[in-house]
Amino acid sequence: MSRHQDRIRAMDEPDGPDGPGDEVDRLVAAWRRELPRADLSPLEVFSRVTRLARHLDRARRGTFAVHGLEGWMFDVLAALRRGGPPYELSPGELVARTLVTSGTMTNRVTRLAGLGLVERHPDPEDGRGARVRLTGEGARRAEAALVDLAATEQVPLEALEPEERAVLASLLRRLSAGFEA
Amino acid sequence: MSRHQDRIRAMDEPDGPDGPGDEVDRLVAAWRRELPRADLSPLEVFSRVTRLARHLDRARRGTFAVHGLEGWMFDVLAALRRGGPPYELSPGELVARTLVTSGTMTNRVTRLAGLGLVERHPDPEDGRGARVRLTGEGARRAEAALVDLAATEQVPLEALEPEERAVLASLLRRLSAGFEA
DNA sequence: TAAGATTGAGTCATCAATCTTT
DNA sequence: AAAGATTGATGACTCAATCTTA
Repeated sequence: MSRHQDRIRAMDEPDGPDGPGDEVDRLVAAWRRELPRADLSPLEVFSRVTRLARHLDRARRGTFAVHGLEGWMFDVLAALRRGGPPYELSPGELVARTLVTSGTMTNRVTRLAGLGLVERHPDPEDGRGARVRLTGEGARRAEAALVDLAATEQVPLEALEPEERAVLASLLRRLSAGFEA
Repeated sequence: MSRHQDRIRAMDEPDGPDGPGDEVDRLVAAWRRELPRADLSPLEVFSRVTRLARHLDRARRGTFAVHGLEGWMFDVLAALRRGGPPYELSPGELVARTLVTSGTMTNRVTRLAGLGLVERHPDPEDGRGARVRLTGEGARRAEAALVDLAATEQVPLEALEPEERAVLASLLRRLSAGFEA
């Protein structure tokens, strides 16, 4: 067992300095008991990222529902809205911003168009392409949902001091760089 | 716009001290241009968590495939394996460890049983309950996949110093506490 | 009545193949 | 050929309703 692994968290303390252990502490402790030879330090970070993302998804569901949206709708509408006027992107650009496949985006746009939140137009400059444009209603909902989301997520964030939030954001940015490169 | 929001990241620097901006930097900058009155600091943290989780999912897919597994299979098999002998849990306990619904777990267990990786037995002590037990093959695959996963994820983690990893794990633990409580 | 688990309907995702235009 | 978008087949998830035993 490596030195820095011990630094991550001393496993013989029942409760660390951060309070009672979370589910990942229990998960890592269990694996360490079963497979003592493996270096499990990545789990301390990455399992927490995955689990936290799951929790965030659940929490966001309620926020979006207030505005008549689901998560996948918000992803698309928000990308169009924050792009600014004329609130219009190609399906390919939307794919790049949302980490889904092109087939998924085609379906999303079709369903959003059926709801009157976007319009699909042919690209006048390229016969192969399409343009997806936000409607007024789509723009209103995207804005309202974003403002609500940011306000709602302040609450869990208050567990950290402002300086700690900055450190966390910075560390996450550097980790993400390895994947987005 | 609050003071600490500026501390999170000065948006007038094209590149921060952490290197070139990531997709979340661009996302937040765009929203800040469109809706200057909103406090968007939660996005700096939570959008990165969500996006990083997506990247991790993709990366893990390849690792699991080497061992003939998919992510959802690993979640179940790993929970059973790390529990130790007799490598057996109820569907309800599996649900609590994997953040999915009970209906999802029923399906997962059925499919894993069809593959010979788990066995489903009635609970001898409670006629309503069931017990899900890992087979030898299920245990072997779960172990091998975990060891491979931990080794593979060392690579992206090397973007951070050991002390930074500990700080990151600690901050994430405190954030998670707000959701798991 | 409640707890534990299962079922079925409906939704949304991915993947590979295809169509059209460049 | 290659780029952009769409289609259809398949897979997995959620939700609400249901079944069985406590």
